[in-house]
Formats: sequence, C-alpha cells, structure tokens
Amino acid sequence: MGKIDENKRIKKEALYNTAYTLFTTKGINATAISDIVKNAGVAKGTFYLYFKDKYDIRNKLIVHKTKELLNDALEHMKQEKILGFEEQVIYIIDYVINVLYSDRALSNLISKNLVMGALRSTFLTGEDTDDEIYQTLHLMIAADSHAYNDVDVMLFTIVELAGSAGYNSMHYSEPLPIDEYKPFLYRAIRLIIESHREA
Amino acid sequence: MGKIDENKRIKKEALYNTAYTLFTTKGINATAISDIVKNAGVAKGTFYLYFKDKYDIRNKLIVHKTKELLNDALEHMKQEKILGFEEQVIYIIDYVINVLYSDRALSNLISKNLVMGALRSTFLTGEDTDDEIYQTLHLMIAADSHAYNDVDVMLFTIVELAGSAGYNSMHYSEPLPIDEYKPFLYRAIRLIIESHREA
Amino acid sequence: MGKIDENKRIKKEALYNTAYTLFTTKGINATAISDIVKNAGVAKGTFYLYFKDKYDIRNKLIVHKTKELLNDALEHMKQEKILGFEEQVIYIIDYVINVLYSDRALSNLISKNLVMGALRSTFLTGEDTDDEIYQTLHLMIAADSHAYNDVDVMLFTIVELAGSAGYNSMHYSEPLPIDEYKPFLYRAIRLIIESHREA
Amino acid sequence: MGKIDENKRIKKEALYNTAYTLFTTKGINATAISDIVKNAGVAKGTFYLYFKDKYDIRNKLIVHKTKELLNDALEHMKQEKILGFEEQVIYIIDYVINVLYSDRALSNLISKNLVMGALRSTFLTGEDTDDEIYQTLHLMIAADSHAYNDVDVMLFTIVELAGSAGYNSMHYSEPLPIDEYKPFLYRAIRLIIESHREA
DNA sequence: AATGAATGAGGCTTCATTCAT
DNA sequence: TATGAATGAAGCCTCATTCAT
Repeated sequence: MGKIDENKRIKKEALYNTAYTLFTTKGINATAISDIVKNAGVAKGTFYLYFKDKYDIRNKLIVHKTKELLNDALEHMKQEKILGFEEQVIYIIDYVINVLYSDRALSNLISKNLVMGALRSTFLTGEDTDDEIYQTLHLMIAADSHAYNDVDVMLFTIVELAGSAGYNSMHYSEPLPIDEYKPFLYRAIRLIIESHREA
Repeated sequence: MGKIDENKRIKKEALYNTAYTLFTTKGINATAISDIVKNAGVAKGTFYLYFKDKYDIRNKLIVHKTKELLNDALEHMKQEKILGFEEQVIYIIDYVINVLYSDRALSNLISKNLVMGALRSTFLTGEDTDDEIYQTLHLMIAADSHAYNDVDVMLFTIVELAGSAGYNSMHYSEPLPIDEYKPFLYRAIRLIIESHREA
Repeated sequence: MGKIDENKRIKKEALYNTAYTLFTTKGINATAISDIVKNAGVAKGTFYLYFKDKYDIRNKLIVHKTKELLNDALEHMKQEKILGFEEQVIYIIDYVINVLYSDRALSNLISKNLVMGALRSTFLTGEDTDDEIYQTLHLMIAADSHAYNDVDVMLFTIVELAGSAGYNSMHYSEPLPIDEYKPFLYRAIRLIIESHREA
Repeated sequence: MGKIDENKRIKKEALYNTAYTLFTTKGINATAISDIVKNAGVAKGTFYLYFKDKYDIRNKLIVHKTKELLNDALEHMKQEKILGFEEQVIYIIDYVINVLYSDRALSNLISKNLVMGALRSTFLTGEDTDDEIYQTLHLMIAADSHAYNDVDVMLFTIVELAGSAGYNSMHYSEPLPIDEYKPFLYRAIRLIIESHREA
C-alpha cells in the first residue's frame, strides 16, 4: 500500500511540476492538457483522476505557491527579528516583491488578480481562523506598541495597493522601475498604517 | 460613395455593439466570432475585414469605453466646478467607481487589469501628449494651490490603489461594501497626495 | 467457506440491483460501469469477476425479470382458476400489461424488442424443454376443450401483437390509452386463437 | 450560386450515402463520425454543418427511407389496380416485407422499433394531414365497399402486428421462415380488418 | 477473491480562418 | 466589399479494461 500511495504522490507531483513549468512558460491558454501529461510522462486519463480540468490544477497551484511564499516571508521576518507592525508589513511586502521580481515565472502565475484573490481568502478572511498566516498577522498587530482600528480594512488596502502597483512596476517599469518605485510605495503604506492607529 | 462608407460604418458599429454585449454577458472566452457575426447580422468574412481577431476587437472596445468614461468624469467635474487637485482626484475616482458600480457589464469588461492598462497608456504615459485626458490632469495639477513632486508616480499609485481595491470591494463586498469602504479609500488617497506636496 | 460464498452472492446481488436501478433510470447507454460499481460499493475489478461487460449484466437481468414476471402471471392465473386456453391467454397478457403499465422502470428495461427476444427464447423455443413456462403453456393448450393447429405460430403471433401494440399504447397512448385500446387488442387476440382451432 | 448550392447538395448527399452504408454494415454504435466523413470525403466540420450528431443523421435517413418505401408500395399498388381495402392492405404489407426481406441492409436500419416510430408519425397521425400517405390510406378506406369503425385503431393494430411479427420472422426465421409465416400473418390481418367492419 | 490506480484509445465537438463566388 | 461553406487542427473528456498489490 505504501508503494501504491507513493506512486500516486509521484504522479500527482509530476503533473503539478509540469503544469507549473508550462503555465509559466507558455501561459495557460496555450497549454493543453495533452502537453501536461506528455511532459509529465503519465496517461491522459490520469490527469482526470486528480484534477477536474486545466483551471482546477492552476488554482491548486496558485494557492499552494502563494501560501508557500507568505510562509517564507513570515519565516524570514522572524529570523530577522523585525519588530513593530509597520516595519513588519513593509518587510513582508518587500520580501514578496523581491521574490516575485527575481522569479518572473512565479510572478506570472500569481498574477495581480490571482495573488489578491488568494491573499484575501488566505489572510483577510477571518472565517478560516485556523489559518496560520492570518493568525500570525494578528499576533503581529497585537504585539505592536500601537493599537489599530479596522484592521481588516487596513490590511486589505495595503495588499491591494502593493499587489497592483507592485505588479505593474515590476512588469512594465512604469512609472518607475521597482527599485525606484519602492520608496514611494512604502511611504504610502506607512501613511495608510498610521491612519489606522488609534489616537 | 458616402453610401458605401455609411454601410461600412453600420456593419462595424453592429460588430462593436454585439461584441460588447456578448463579452460582458458571456465573457470573452465563451464568445466565439461566430456568435458575434451571427448576432450582428453580418457574414463571418466581414469580421476579418475590420478586425484581426477576437482580442483585437476587445482591445479597441476597452480603449473606447475607458476614454469615454474618463471624459465623462472630467466633464462632470468641470460642470460641478470642483476646485483643488485633491478634491478633483477624489471626485474623478468617485465618479468612476459610481459608474462602474451601477454598470456591472462595463465593469466586467474594463476589469481591474485592463482598466489599469488602458489608464496607464492613456494618462500616465507622457508620450501620447496630445492626449486630452492627460493634458487635463496636468492642467488640474498646475492650477492647484500646492506644487507636487513626482507627479506621475503619484497618479500611478492612486490609480493602482483605487482600481484594485475599488474593484474588489465593488465585486465581492470585501472587506466592506463599496460605500462603507470609500471613506477609507479616500483617506488613503488624500494621504498619498499630501505626501507628494512640496514642502 | 459458506461465508465467502455468501459474500460473493452479496456483491453480485448489489451489482444486479444497482444495474437495474441505473439502467431503468438513465438508460444503458448513459450508464457506465463506473457508475454501477460506485453505487454498488464494490471495486471496478470485481465487476469483471462476474460479468463480461455492460450488455452481459443487462441480458442476465432481462431474462431474470421476464421469467419472474411470467411466473407471477401463471401463478395468479392458477389461483384465480382461469379455465379455457383463450381466457388463460387473455388473462396472462392482461396481467403482464398491468404490471408493466404500473412499473414503468421495468417496462423500459424489458422494452418491446427485448421482451420479445426474451420471451421467444424463454417459451417459444422448444429446445429448452425443461423450461417450466413453456411446459405450462403446452399443458394449458392440451387441457383446453378445443384442439389447435400450429401452436407455436399462434403463440408467436399473439406475443408479437400484444408486445408491440401494447408497448406503444402504454408508452405513447397512441392511438388510444392502454385501457381503451385493450378491448380492441383482446378481440384481435381472440380472433387469432379461433383461427388456429381445429375444425 | 447555383454552383455553391449544387456543391452543398453533393456533400450532404455524400454524407447520407456513406452513413447509410456504414450504419447498415457496421451498425450505428460501431460507426464513428470520423468514419462517415472519411469515407464521404468531406471534412469533419462539414458534418456538423448539416447534422447535430450521429443520431440526427440516422433519424433523417430513416424517415427518408421509410417514406420512400411506402410511396413505392402505394405506387405499385395503383399500377396493379388492386381493389378493396383488405386486399390493398395485404398488398402493401406484402410489398414492404418483400423489399425488406431482399434488402437486409435497409431492414436493419429501419428496425422494428424505428419503422414503427416512423410509420406512426408518418401515417397514423392525423395532425400532419397534408401527408400524402395518410391521405391515400383514408381514400382507400373511403373507396371500399364496406364502412369501418375505429379506423386508426385498426391501422395501428395491423402495423404493429405486421411490423413486429414480420421483423422477427424475417430475421430469425422463427417460428417459421417468412414465406411460411405469411399465410398466418395475412389471415390474422384479414380477421382484424373484418372485425372493424360496420355491421 | 477483491481492489482501484493507471491506461490510452477513441470519439466528440468547436471554431478561427480561408477562399471561391 | 461582402458572403458563408468548407476546412481540419486542436482540444476536451470518457470509460472499458488491465494488472500489481
């Protein structure tokens, strides 16, 4: 049984990896399921054993990659012992921007729309309260020397701004290359944070 | 001759109108060129006389609709005699949000990504300097009682934030319905504007 | 051992029951073997332990259900002490029509073609002479006060007429609903029987 | 234009002919649309220009062939100057049986079920009263020296009996080869007709 | 005897694009 | 200019059957 389950995992993993490569290389529209299975070395039917269609595997990939990225960011933040909510938010966003900037493939997959969708469902929705990332963020806020109003609104605004402006600056260097745009972005974020501080 | 040209215009217009309806109803992926021509009452070959493919007509539609929307906003702003750059920016964004909120079809076509692309190319790029909208914005800034640094960066940041956060709030009522979110959005925008004022 | 055999019987029975439900609900074309095994709660491979394919289990089902139905009819006929071949034939046909009319699922499975195929192989073929139903019919004829010519032809003609006309009347109420059509049908059958009587 | 329409007719005809050959040779289940178009020498897409799917072309074929067959029968009946409704019905049925018996391919296509469906909709349904065949039958009845009750019931009963019993006798020679069975069949039909005569 | 993951042939359907009229 | 029949590549998905466990 261990053998069978191991085999299942391997096939699934092969499909994920191949899909990731193809989606980020050719784009999802230009990627056929035939391409995925051919490159993954499995039969076509096997794909349908694990995924409903092309969009199913894409969504699962995005959620996976996004969570991974955010966890990495939080991990590094802890190691670096960054203190204070404002600094922590800037650190996380900077980390994410840097990773996405250096990994264009990942950035393409987790495009502006999608990363936001994933982020929102991941750490702006309080419902899924056993979500580690969401927990961590709120702990960060609680540990800050200031108190904050409308925390979810604040996080939402920051995420949307950073995601949208960051995406465009990274991809099109407009209005400035990302390195030159960062100071403006981070200043705006700091202002937003300040505006949510309790008097 | 005028007759022939008139006929051309009518067919083209029919294609535009039908495409708009279908794109906003079924989405672009689910809309086939056959659908467009069938509903427009022209032959399939005729489509290729005017457009390269589906995406060509879509792009032309978006540019057209976006410019129309922004021109309307500026027009109303003038009529209302809104003064001061900060108030003017808020007015324009509020106008656009209100129109998109009440016209879901239009909002879907000019989705988050696209509106930004169009906006950027339309009024954040200085190249196309005979662009009326771009001109108007710079006139507004010049007429303000304050002077501003890094004007294009400022406009970019505002547009990205409003576009991205506004889109999500409108469509998903997250983290708040658009009406409740607006005060936060506008406060953030005002802070961004202030941060670009010369000392 | 008895335990194992019991287990086999249970699985087989589950397959039969599920197949019956699905065939009569969705039709055989729309029923996949996967559907059958999934609903029966057995593994796919198990199906092939007992049946060659979809059509194998269907045929076995039909034969089974048809024999059951005819045996029921004969049983009731005996209990009711119906006498005389003509009356007995009418009684059996009436019984079958009534059951099929009230059990549309069964009627769909044992459709016009199939019921005839099954019936013919069941009680018009003399080869399988240890067939109880076939025996019973011939006993009925022998016990009648008249003698008959070309008995198999007579039975065949009656079965075909009743099966085909009855099926259509039941399912489509054409040219009349079954209740209104019955008198015509039974009159025709009586005429056929009479025409086979020895002078 | 005549050229284009002519071409359309040719392609459609090619599809019909090929489908007929394949359906009657390999059966409809074993015939793929690919087979049809390949043999017809047209592109796959062309098939979908004229037919919805495999069953669509089959149904159209059956209706076409059935009407053709019945019209032939009526035509010959007139040429032979057959008089009297009873004789006319026997003549038609005999004609149809003979053709189907000698053309096994046609007989397979227009199988028991289907011929009935087609026949019923063609000449037992009074609604489509501009149907030539239906008209002809009623004229025949009107011209007979006897008057008849429940004409549609009578026709229905005859058609069902002849179709069902004839089909089986032809295909399986059970209970007798068709030539030997005919006398019994025709006797039964005559009895049915007589039973519908007005006193 | 029982399982169910894996297979891959096989069939279906759509649709952008061309081109003769 | 305008037409729309024809094309056929391209992609999707199902499902009967096998076989290692």
